[in-house]
Amino acid sequence: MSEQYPRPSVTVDLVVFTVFDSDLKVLLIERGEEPFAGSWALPGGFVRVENTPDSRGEGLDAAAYRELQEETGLTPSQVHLEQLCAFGRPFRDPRFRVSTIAYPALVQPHLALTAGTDAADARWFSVRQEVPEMSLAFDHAQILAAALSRVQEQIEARPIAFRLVGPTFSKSELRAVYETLRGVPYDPSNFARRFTRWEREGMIEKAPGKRITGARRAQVYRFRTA
Amino acid sequence: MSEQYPRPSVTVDLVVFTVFDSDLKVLLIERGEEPFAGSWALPGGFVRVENTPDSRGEGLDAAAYRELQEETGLTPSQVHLEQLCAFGRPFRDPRFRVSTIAYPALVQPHLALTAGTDAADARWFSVRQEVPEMSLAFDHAQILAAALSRVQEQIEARPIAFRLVGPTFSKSELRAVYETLRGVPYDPSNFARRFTRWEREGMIEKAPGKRITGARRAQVYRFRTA
DNA sequence: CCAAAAGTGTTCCTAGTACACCCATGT
DNA sequence: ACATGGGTGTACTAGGAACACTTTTGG
Repeated sequence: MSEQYPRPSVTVDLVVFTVFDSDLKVLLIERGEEPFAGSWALPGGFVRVENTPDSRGEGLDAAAYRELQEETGLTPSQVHLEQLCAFGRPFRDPRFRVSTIAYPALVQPHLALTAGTDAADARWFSVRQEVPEMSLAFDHAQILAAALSRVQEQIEARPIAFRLVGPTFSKSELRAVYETLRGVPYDPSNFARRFTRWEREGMIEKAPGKRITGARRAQVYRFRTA
Repeated sequence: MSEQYPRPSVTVDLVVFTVFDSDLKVLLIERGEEPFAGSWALPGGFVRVENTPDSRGEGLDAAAYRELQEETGLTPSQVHLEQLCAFGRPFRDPRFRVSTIAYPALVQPHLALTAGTDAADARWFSVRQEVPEMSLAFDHAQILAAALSRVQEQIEARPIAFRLVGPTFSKSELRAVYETLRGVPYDPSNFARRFTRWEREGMIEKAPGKRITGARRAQVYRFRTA
């Protein structure tokens, strides 16, 4: 019967992005065990499976949120996870057959600073400066690349940028996020027009206070939760 | 060790769409065994996994193509598969823990007619007329809905419509595909402008022959493979 | 006064939308 | 002749790209 077929292990891997120091960062964990001991890898782990009559273990999303919390301390209310896709090359893990489900995530910079220091073996790496020089464990370089593409597409199509800025932000701060994530410059004027439209549409509203960045004070805004 | 954790079974499920009779169809298979014996389900099956030193079985994409061929006779050169995402609710299969990877696919109508009749228990169903009245096996209704959304997004963003028409087609035939897939009418004039742009950009070229649909003969086109 | 950053205005172009209209053909 | 479907033209609008310009502030 089908129950008797050999089964693959299934893991979830998190591609946790943030932006600080005007730079796109991804959270990596130094592996302590073989395989790839000493290499850096995406945070993640095995999906808990049971096959008892009353429990089957956790769903995929639940596993992703659990791993996120275990490895970064970030809670589901702080970070939104959305599945990217599955990776299942037979030899992607040298030990045995492991398929993994990738979950890109965006965390706000003020949460990121604590997240990266929670675990001693976790660190933020510059996606463009550092990661290309590294040799990530497993096929994690490929997963990271796929996750980045997905997020780059989505930020133009859906209001997800607010997950990469603090509670309030100026026009230029939000623009900087777009520029950092996409890796291309945005015309300040044209970005301001989009920004104004978002405000007109009720996605963004003025927040009290001004941002003092050096010269002229910038108006501060926040996203509307409603 | 991690190798000893209970593992989920992993399957691939295919959401094979086509368009004929001006109607969007999906291929379903009547289940012969429990669970859901007698119900209709998406074609699919277990990913073959081995854990011998020299073989690990097949990759996810390979499994999807194999199932496609087994259940419809369609070959990888005829149909393009692209992974959607994984579904892994713990109790989505009443027997035991099964996670599945969904693969939407588009097949050209002239290939669809043979595919649906290859297996006695396979049939094309109208996505909008018939499927909503049916109770699909497992969470296949949800998978189908997700696949449809994905394809509807993609057809506006990428040139994938040619996978739903025959080797040659008229403007209105292609427009009918868009209308059928999206479920909304397209202005013939505006669609013609997009069509002309595609021709200018080299995506489409004139093909010899005319289509005789009743009144005036329509120019016939084909997609450029280059 | 000048540099730097915030913010405004203008022009051009592409593409989507709505709608009016002409053309060729079989019945 | 006329209904039918193929095909063309026009006016309007939203929004992206490029770029010049003004305003506010600190040094």
